[in-house]
Formats: sequence, structure tokens, C-alpha cells
Amino acid sequence: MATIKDIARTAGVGIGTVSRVLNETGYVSEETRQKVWNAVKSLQYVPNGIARALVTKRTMALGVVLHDLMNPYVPTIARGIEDEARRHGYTMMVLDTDWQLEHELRAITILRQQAVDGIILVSPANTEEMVSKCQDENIPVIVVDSGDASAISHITADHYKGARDAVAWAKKQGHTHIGFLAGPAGLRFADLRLRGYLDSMGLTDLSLEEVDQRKELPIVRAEFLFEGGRAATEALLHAHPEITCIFAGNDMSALGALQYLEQQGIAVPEQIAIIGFDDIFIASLVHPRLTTIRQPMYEIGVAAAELLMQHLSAPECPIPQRVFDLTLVVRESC
Amino acid sequence: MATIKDIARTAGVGIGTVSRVLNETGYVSEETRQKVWNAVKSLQYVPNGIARALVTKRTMALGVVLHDLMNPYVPTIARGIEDEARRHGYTMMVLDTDWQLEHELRAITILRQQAVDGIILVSPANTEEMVSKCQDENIPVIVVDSGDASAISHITADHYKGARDAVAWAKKQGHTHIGFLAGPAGLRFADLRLRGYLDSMGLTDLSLEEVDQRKELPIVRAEFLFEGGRAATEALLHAHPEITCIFAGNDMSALGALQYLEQQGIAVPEQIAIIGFDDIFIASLVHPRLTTIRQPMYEIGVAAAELLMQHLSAPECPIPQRVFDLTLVVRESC
DNA sequence: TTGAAAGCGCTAACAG
DNA sequence: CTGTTAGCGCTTTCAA
Repeated sequence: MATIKDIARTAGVGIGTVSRVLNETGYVSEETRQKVWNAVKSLQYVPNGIARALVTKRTMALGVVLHDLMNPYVPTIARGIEDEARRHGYTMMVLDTDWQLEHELRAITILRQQAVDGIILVSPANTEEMVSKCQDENIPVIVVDSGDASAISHITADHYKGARDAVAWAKKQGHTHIGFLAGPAGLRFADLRLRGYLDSMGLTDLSLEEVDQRKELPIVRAEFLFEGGRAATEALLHAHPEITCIFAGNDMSALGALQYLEQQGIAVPEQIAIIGFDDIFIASLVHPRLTTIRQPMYEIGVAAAELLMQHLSAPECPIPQRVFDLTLVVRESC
Repeated sequence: MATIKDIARTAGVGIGTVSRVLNETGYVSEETRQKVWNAVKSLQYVPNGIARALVTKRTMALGVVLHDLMNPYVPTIARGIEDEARRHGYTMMVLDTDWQLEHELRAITILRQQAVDGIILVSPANTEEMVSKCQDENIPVIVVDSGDASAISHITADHYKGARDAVAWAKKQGHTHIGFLAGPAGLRFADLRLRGYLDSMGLTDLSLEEVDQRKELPIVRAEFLFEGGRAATEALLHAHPEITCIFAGNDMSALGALQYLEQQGIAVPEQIAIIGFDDIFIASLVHPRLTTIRQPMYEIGVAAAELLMQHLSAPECPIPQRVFDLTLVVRESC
């Protein structure tokens, strides 16, 4: 627990000088530099980041607010963020929220208290409120995957186009009766995927709000969950026996659908085809392997951190947005 | 960015008093308390954790060093840690290491600099070195899942017994020729699982070092990876056509094995049975669903954080160790 | 080129 | 009960 004072004393210099050689700021003679480094080595000195942060106003820590680390697509993004952050000497604080706004808001307060230099919001439940809170607190924020194309600085993938590509592929395979397993209403990127599906199915005039009313449509909310996928598929098939293809709004619900069909002895893709969204790791392991829309999650994480770092070192330039392309990965299920 | 001074001024009291009401320490008249809280509210004051940490020597942050967030069993542990930590007002810093000792060591230095109050090591590559470095730095540490039963404070599961249970089950199913997909040599919990297998197969006298020499044994290193599982299974079956059951040291390699067998048209479990280890989420989704040894990962994470918190509030008592039981989850693959 | 001094925002004695 | 004071360990002027 040596302090800068100890270094100064054993090196026989002032603390200002020690600080100067440590941070390579200002002129220091080669000789003193050596003396200081020797003292640092021999005392195994590591600067106290807290004390440093108090004066520099920089903690070299960034906050990552995400809904759930256990949700398969999240760790990949987190890993991307961490890898890039570390390259810049930053450390990552992780906070789960279970997609609840109150938890999200509390997370910001905690991070503000921990004085992180910036925050990355991964798929927040309420983007506007979260971003404005960060702005109130005066802390740089960047949003990942809210799917929101507003002025807010964000990284996302083209969910709308991804959904359209998925339906296009299904149609190309000869399917005309295509059901959809929707995500939670109000979740931006879930809405975009739904919109893509609707538009591709010629339901351009239908608003998202109307969807839940129109029971005759082959659309069921699976909430992006495995169990939801099972249940939704069952409901869908009962109401719409004509369906030959199910487009799931994400892979988890696709997996649920797959399990239901398998248990019912329905052959995939022969009787019912399935197409997912995300390309989480599991997608390539199930049988039949899942055809899906790949989201470059790791790259998205890296990009988010990259842009934040960039903004931190040059706060004057606005943070650019960035939209990643999605790619169709054709495997066996459709 | 109001400071304690601003609060003191607008509330018309001294900063000491403000600090007292904020921390509920010492006597403050109800009236002043109100005045202070009003000022806090109206200025939207949030205490600066950094300044506080500088004097209290407590950052309310803990470091979690893990090998890879993308490894399926890791996020669950991390989530458990975070949930428990948050209950105590702690925030979690996550550092990946890719299982490389140098990265691990660097992680400690970073965390030391960030002045975390404690560190949780999840399956470190080199437990001794890591723990001793933490001790040198004088920072409380607890180890998760190193499988090491030494004096070091740790949480782990009974890998040895788990492996024995797995083999026992396989035998009960009538299997006598049971192959093993081993993990990396030297990884403690991998070694324990291997030891369990060896002992159950009557190879009690065989040392772990000898295993790699004895090519005639039905043991191949799959390195705990999906691809490793595929390759190892292929090798295993070529060398040992008599095998009717494969015990994979972890689920990822079991999944690899499963895929290989499926592609070869080998029926599971009819021709070859498979039993895994970990019970990662995917295990219950593949076909056939994987019989495996369940590790209570979330609970392990919670326990780790719990013990650390406990130690932080009562540093005098030694940190107890804790070994979780593993349970056999019988599904379809064996 | 370098030492000394002034804080950063807060807690924790210490007098009143 | 409450205001004042002295640091926590570091960076950053400011003289020298």
C-alpha cells in the first residue's frame, strides 16, 4: 500500500516529480526518472485510481446496463464491449435489470455514484427515459440495439430489413402461409421485426397496435422466450392449420417452437419450416439446425465500446450512429 | 453535479451535518434532517462515491475475474454474483482472461488500481498464484470452482463425486465400455472429474499424469470444447469400437459428441449413450436431450458473493469453504 | 527541471 | 446536537 509520498521519499524527490514520471507529463531528467522508477519497482507501487479519479474526474470505468446476462445473446455483446474497453484501459461494470424500468433507473444512479466515465445501454426497456436520465447526470451514453433510429447515439442492427429477408427466404422456399412469433410489445427492436414481417406479408396498413386485436392473423406473442415459443406455436397451429412456416422473432422462441413440433411428431422443415432471428450459439446445435438471421453481436459490442471511447477522448464531436447489416444463415430448418 | 458543500449552503448547515444525515451516523435533530433532505432533493444531489471511497477505503465495488463470459456456464455464475452483490449495495466489475495466466495477473492489478473491495476468481487457470497475488495486494479473495480443496477460501461443487455418479448411472444402464472425454490437463475441476471417472472404472492406481501416455485407454482430451468433443468422439470410436457409452467431461464436449454421432447416423442412446456434465441451458434443448450432472451455477455465484460480503463486514472471521452437491439429471441421452 | 502548495468531495474526529 | 478542521492519495498550477 505504498503511496506516492513513499515513492517520493525513497527516490529523494518531490511528489510532483513522481506524478510527472508516472504520467509522462512534463519534463523530467533521465536521472530522476530512473530513481523514481526504481522506487516504484522496489516498493511495488500501484497508483491509487480512486485518488487519481477524484482529481482527474476520470475513473477509467464504464457502466454496462443490460437486461440479463443469462439471456444467450447478451454475453456476446458484453464480451465485445469488454474486449474493446480493455484495449483502452477501461474496466466494465455490469448491471442487470431484468428489463424493468425501475431497475434501469436505479442502475444509472449507481453508476453515477460509482462515477463511471460513460454508460452503454444494451436493449433498454425505455430508451428515452434512460438516455435523458444519463444526460441529466451529464454522463455520456450510447445505446445498443434499442432499434431506435432517433437522434440518440446508438448502435443497432437493421432489424426491419432482417425480418424482411427472413420472410423473403421463406417465400422463396415456397411458403405462403407464414406465422409469426412476436416479441414483447413496445420493445423497439421487437417492433421493428414485427413491422418487417407485416410489411413483407402485405399488411403494410396494419399498425402495430392493431396486431393484438386482430386475432385472425397468424401472429402470437412468444415474448422472445423458450416457453413462450412452445405455447405460441401450439396456439398458432390450432388457430391456423394452414401454416407451413413459422418465423420466430428470436432464436429462443424458435427453439421453443422446434421442441413443440418435435414432441408433436411434426417434421421440420418438411411439414412446418422454422426460421429464427439472432443466431445465438445454440441455433447451430439443435436438430434440425436452425435457419436464422445472424446478428453480429460481438461486433456490435465492440462498436459500442469503440464509439464511447472515441467520444470520451473527443467529447466535442457528436457520437455517430451505426447500423449493422444482418445476414441470413441458411441451415436446415427452413 | 452538486457537492456536499452546496447542500450545506442551501440547507444552512455545516458539511459535517450533511454527511451525518446522509450516512445516518450520529445525532441530528429532526428539523435539520428535513432541511438537509430538502436540499438534497431539490439539488438532485448524489454523493460522489469516489470522494467517499478515498476516505472510507471502500469502493463498494467487487471484481470478478472469469475466463470467458461467452462460455455457457459462466454467465449464470456471474448473474448469481451480481444479484447477491447488489443486495448488499455492491457493484460488479467483470474481467475476462481467456484462461491465460498473464491476463489473470493483469486483471488483479487493474482491480487493485480500481480499488475493488474484494475479488471473486471464477475457475482461475492458476489458483495459487492468483490467490497469493491478491493476498500480496491485501485484497480479500474468494475462489469459485477451482475444485481445489486446499486451505484457500473457495466455493465449489463436488466434481469428483459428480463424475462417479455419472459413471455409476451409466453402469446401471448396463454399460461396461465407457469412454471419457477429458478436459484440459491441469485444470483442477477437470482433473477431479477425470479422477472420478478413473476411480469408478477401477483405474484407481493410475495417476493423472499417466493418462495421456496410456493410449489404449478409452480417454481422449476434448478440452471442454464443442469441436474438441466432435474430434475426440471420432478418435475414441475408431480406437475403441467396443464403447457403448461416452461420458463427456462437460456439456459442450457432450454436445460436440452428439453432433458427430448424429452425422454418422449413430443412434443415441440406442447405439451409443452420452452423459454430460454441467447442465448448461442447451443440454435440455438438443435431441436427444442430454443426461448430465447438474451444477447449481447460479447458487454457486450467489454463495460466492455472499461469503465475500460476509467477510467484508467481518474481516476477522475466516471465510468458510462451501462445497455444493451435484445432481444427476436423467434425460434421454443415457 | 523540480519542489511546494492547493485542492478534488467526502468522512471522521474534535471542540463547542 | 452541530460547525470546523484535518486529511484520504493524487494531479496540477506556480514559483523557484
